[in-house]
Amino acid sequence: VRRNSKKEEDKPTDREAERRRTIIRAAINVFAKKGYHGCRIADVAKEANIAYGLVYHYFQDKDELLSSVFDVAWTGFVSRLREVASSTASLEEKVRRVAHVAFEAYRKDAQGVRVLILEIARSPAGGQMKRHAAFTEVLRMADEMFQAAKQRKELREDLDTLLCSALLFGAIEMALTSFVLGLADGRDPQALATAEKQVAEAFLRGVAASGGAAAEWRSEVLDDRLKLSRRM
Amino acid sequence: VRRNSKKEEDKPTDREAERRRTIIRAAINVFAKKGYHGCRIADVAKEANIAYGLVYHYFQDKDELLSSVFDVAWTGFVSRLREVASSTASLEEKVRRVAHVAFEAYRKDAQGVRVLILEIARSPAGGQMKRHAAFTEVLRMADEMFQAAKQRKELREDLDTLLCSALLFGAIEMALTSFVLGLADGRDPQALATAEKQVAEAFLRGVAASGGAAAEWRSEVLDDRLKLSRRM
Amino acid sequence: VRRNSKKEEDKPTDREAERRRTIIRAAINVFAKKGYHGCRIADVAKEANIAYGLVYHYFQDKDELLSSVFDVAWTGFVSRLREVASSTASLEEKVRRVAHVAFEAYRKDAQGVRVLILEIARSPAGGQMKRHAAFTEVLRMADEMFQAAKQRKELREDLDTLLCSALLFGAIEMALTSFVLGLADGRDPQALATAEKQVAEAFLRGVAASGGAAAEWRSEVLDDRLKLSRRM
Amino acid sequence: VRRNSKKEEDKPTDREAERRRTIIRAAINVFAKKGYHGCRIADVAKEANIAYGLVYHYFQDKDELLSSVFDVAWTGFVSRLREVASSTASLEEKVRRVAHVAFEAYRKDAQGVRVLILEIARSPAGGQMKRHAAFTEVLRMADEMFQAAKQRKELREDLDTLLCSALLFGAIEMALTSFVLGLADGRDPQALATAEKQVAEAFLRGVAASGGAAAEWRSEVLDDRLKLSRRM
DNA sequence: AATGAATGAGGATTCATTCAT
DNA sequence: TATGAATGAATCCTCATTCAT
Repeated sequence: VRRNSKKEEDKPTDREAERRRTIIRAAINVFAKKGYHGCRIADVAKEANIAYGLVYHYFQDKDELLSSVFDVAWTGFVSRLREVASSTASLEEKVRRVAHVAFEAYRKDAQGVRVLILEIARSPAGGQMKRHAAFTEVLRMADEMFQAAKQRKELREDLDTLLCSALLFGAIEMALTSFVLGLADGRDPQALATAEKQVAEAFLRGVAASGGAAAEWRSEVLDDRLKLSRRM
Repeated sequence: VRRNSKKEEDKPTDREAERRRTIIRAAINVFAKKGYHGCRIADVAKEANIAYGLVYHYFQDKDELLSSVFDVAWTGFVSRLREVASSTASLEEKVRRVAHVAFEAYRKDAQGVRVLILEIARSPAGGQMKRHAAFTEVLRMADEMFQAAKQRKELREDLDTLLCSALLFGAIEMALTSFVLGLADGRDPQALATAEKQVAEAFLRGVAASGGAAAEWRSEVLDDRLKLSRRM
Repeated sequence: VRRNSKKEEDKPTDREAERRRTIIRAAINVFAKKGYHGCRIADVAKEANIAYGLVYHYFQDKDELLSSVFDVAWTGFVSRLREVASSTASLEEKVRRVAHVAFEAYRKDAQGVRVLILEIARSPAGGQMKRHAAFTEVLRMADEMFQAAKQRKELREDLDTLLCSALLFGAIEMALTSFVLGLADGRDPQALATAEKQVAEAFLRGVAASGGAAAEWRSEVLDDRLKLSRRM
Repeated sequence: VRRNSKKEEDKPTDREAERRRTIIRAAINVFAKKGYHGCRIADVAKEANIAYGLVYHYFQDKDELLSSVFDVAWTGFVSRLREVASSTASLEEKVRRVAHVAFEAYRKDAQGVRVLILEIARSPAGGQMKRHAAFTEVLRMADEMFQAAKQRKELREDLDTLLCSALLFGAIEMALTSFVLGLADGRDPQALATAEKQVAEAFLRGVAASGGAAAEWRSEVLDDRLKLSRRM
C-alpha cells in the first residue's frame, strides 16, 4: 500500500533546495543584467517564473537572498582555490591552476562571474561585511601560499607576499573583466585559453622582454616621484 | 550704486564652479562612506552644508551629479596616464610611472580612489555607459602603449597587449584595493612606496625566483586542464 | 469490514466540533497575547498545533474565526446574565449575582475575559456590527432589569435605567480591567472576592461616607460647569 | 526695506506645528471611522488633504503618528483630571468635577473621546506600553484622591481606594460609551447633562432606593457564590 | 482531512524631484 | 540664489487565502 522509494521521501527537501537554487539563479541573472542595486524582488520572481511572495518563503528578505547569491557564487570558487593552494604542487603549477580555476568558472558560468566581478566582490561597502570578509579571505589564503613558496625559494625574496596575492588576483580579475566588458571575446575558447595561459605566465615571469634594462631598476624612483607629485 | 568691475562679472561663474566642486567633493565623500547606491541627494547636501533643493540648481539630476563625480575623479587620472603613455620613455619607465600616477592619486585623495575602485569603475552596469567607456578607454590606451613597446622589442613577443593592459591595471587596482580595504596600512608612506615599486617590478620581471623551473613552463598545460575541468 | 455503530457516525461531527473548539481556544490565547490585529492565522494555527491551511476547513475565513471567538467568549456570559436578570430575586441580589457572574468568568478564564475586555468588546468599530450589537444587548437586558426594579421601588426614582446599566457594567468591567492590566493581583482569590463584593456594594450604596454632605448635592451644578467649561 | 513683525518670524514654526495638528486631527477622524488598525497613512493624508509622503515629514513613522494622536487626546484630559484631583474641594465636589471634565471633553470633541474610548485606551496590548502606562496613570491619580478622602472620612471606610478609582472611571467611560455607540443621543445636551449629574450622584450615593434592604447586605455572600460557581 | 507551497493584493516607507516663497 | 515643504512613483514586505498533493 505504501510507496517506498527513498527518492520520494527525500523529495520535500529536494524540492525546497531546488526552488532556492532556482531563485538564486534568477537573482544572479537579474544582477548580471541590472546590477546589484537595480535588482528588485519583483524582477527576480519574474525571472524565476514564480509569484512575488514566494521569494519570501525561501528567503527571509532581500538581504538574505543577496547573501545567498553571494555564497553560491563565491563558495565553490573559494573551495577550489583552497584545494589548489593547499596542494603540494610547485608555485608555478599552483599559479597556473589558480588561473585555471578562475577561467574555468568563467567558462562554466560567465553570468555568475560577471556578478562576482562587477557587483559583489567590491561594491556595497556599507552594510555587508560578509562580502568584505570573503574578499579578504581569498587574499589571505593566497598570502599563505606565497609565504610557503618564499620559504621554498620559489618566490623572489624581495617581494611582499600579500602584494603578490593582490597582483595575482588583480591580474586574473581584470583579465576576466576584459571579457566581461566585451573588450575580448568571451565566446572564443581560444581567446580564453590564451588569456589563461598568459596571465599565469606573465605573472610568473613578467612582461618585460628578457635581456632588457633590468639593471636600471633599483635607481632612484623617488626623484621622479617628486617631479610627478605636483601634477595631480 | 552697483560696482561693475570685471571681477564682479566673473564672480557668478566662479561661484557656480566652486559650488559645483563643493557638491561633487561632498558626493565623493558620501560615496566613500555609503557607497554609490546608498548615496542620497539629501546626504550629499548635508555633507556640503547646503539645502538639498540647491543641488538641483547645479546639477540636472542625480545622474548628472554622479557623472560629474566620475568625471572629476577620472579625468585627471586618465590625462596623467595619457601623458605617461605618450611619452618617449622606455616601457619599464612607463610602467613605473603608471604605477606612480595611480599610487600618487591614492596618496592625494584616498577617498576619491576608494570611490573609483569600489563604486564607480565597475558597478552600475545598467544605465551609464559613460563609465564603461571610460574604463575601456584606459585599457585601450595602455594597449597602444604595449603595442608600441612590442614593436621596440621591449615586451615579450608572445604576450597579448590588451591582456598586458588588463594585467597592469588589475595588479595596480588590486594592490590599491588591499589598502582601501585595510588589508595593508594606507597611512604608512613606506608601505605605499614599497607596494608601488613592487607592483611595477613584479609586473615587469614576474614573481618567480629566477633560475627556477622555467623550462617546464611550455609543457602541456592542456593536460591538467582536462583533469581539472571536471572538478568544477 | 466497517463497524457502523452510532458512535462512529457521530464521531466526525464530534471531531469537527472539537477541532473548532481547539482552534477557537488557540485564537483566544493569541488574542490575549498579541491583540486582535496582531493575530495572524498562522499564529493561531501554530498555537493549535495544526497546519494553517486547516483553519480554512473549519472556518470560512479570518472573520468567521473572529466571530466565533467572540461568540464563544460572549454567549456563555450573556446567557448567565440573562438567567440572573430574569430571576425573581431582589435588585440587590441580582446586582451581586451579575458581579459574581462576571468575576467568576474571570476566575475560570482570565484569558478569555482579557480578550473580551481589551480586544473584542470595543475595538474594531469598522466591520463587525455583531460585536456592537452584542455589547448593546447586554446593556438593554440590564436596562430592563433596572426598569422592573424601578417599578418595584428598588431603584432610586431619579435615575435613568439605561445609565444605571452602563454604570454597573462600566464598574464591573473597569474593576476587572485593573486585574487584567495587573494593577491588582488577579491570582489572589481574596482580592478578587473583595473586589466582587465591593463593586456590587459600592454600586448599590455609593462610595460616599454616610451622613456626609449629601444635602449640598442638589445645589446648582450648572454654576461651576460654566466656570469649568472654559478651561477645556 | 525689512519686514519686521514678530508674527512673520514665528511663522515657520507655527506652520509646522499647525501642520502636525492638522495631520493629527485627520488621524483622529480616521481612527474614529475605521478604527486604530484600519487607519492607513493614505487615509490620513487624504483626510488632511495632503500627499501621503508629507506625513513622513512630520512624523517618523506610523507609530509616532499614532503616539502623537494618543498624546494629544490624552494629555489635556489627564492634566484637567490632575487639576481636579489636586484641588482642595470635597470628595463630592471632586467627583462631580471629574465627571464634568470627562463629559465636557465629549461635548468638545466627541470624535476624540470616541477614539480614546474605542481605540486607544485599551486595544493594542502588544507594542505600546505608553498607552498602558497612561491608562494606569489615571487610575493611580484617582487612587490617591480617594486615599486622601478616606483619611478625611469622606469615603466609606470599607472600600478599597483603587477599586473606587476603577469604578468611577468605569462608570464614566461606559456612560460615555453609551453615547458613543448611539444607545443614548449624544446630540441632546439635556441627555448629556443628566447623565453627567447622575453618574456622579450614583457613584456617590449608590443606585439602591434608600430605606431598602441594606441590612441584608452583609449576609453570607459566600454561600451563593458556592452555588453559583458551578454554573459557569 | 491535512499540509504547506504558492499567490498577489495591500500598505508602509523611501527618496528623487518639483515648486512656492 | 537658496530653502525645505510637498509630491507621488517605486519598492519592500506581510499575510489572508487558494490549491495541488
